[in-house]
Amino acid sequence: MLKITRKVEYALIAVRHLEETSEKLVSVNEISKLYGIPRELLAKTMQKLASANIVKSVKGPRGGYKTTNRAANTTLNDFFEILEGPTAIMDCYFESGCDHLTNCNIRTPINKINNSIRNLFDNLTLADIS
Amino acid sequence: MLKITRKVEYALIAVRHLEETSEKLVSVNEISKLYGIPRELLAKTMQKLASANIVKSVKGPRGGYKTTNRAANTTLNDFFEILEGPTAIMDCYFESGCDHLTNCNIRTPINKINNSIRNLFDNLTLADIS
DNA sequence: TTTATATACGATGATATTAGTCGTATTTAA
DNA sequence: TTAAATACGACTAATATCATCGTATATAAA
Repeated sequence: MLKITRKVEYALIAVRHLEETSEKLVSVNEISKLYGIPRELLAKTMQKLASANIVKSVKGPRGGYKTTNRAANTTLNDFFEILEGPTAIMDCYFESGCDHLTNCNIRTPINKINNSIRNLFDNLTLADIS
Repeated sequence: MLKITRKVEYALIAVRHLEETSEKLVSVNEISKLYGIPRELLAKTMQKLASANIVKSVKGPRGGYKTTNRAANTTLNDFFEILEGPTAIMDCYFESGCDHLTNCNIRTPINKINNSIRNLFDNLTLADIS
């Protein structure tokens, strides 16, 4: 419960590695070997980060990824959302149709918990947790 | 990602219902019908809350559950832990042996995120989110 | 110009977690 | 004595996550 996914884990590892190696391009292959991460999964993860401009990709031999200057200031909320979509402790927070309950008495609690988490992750950047 | 489980959802519903009905005993059967919750699953959930003294159980006909005076002051951390065990965004936070990575560069970030969430849920009681 | 290396992306299969059910025992009010 | 309720463990089903595969595209270097 309340776990992050491997995709997020791998993304964190990769971004931190890229931050450490600064301007140098690093390939998915290299990162996956170094940290023991499945290559294809990391590849797709990096592609999401690339399309969100957290990292920049360069194709071809000697290609790879490096972080953009947006990376460090990215909030955890944005980071999570890029990789996994909107974050909420329950799906009903975003979906309109609640098929399960005829009679819901936890809307307020759920909203309060969600807002607290959202507020927390909106105020934490990748730089903050490094 | 970062979802709560049905067990926690059902427990929240039940505890809130019991708080509303105050001192009266309410059976699992009644709650499960009222909110459309699987009876057996709710039953097991209530048993966990009972053994943690969040609710008090009374067996036999006309029996059921009511909240104890501890209920309202229970933190979300405790509530979650009673139902699902220790809460952390990654298993490695509790397990010693990290089989996956030969080379971990996210221990600090993971710890910071965990501590933030723990701090959040330690300072939110069931009463706070009502 | 060819080849090898790298990203890009969708489809599919495997695994793990969560959700739900079932059976049986025990308690107790009526 | 019976029926209604909790208690609890074992089992099955459903879902979500994790991982792999295949193919396309770009490009540096030989």
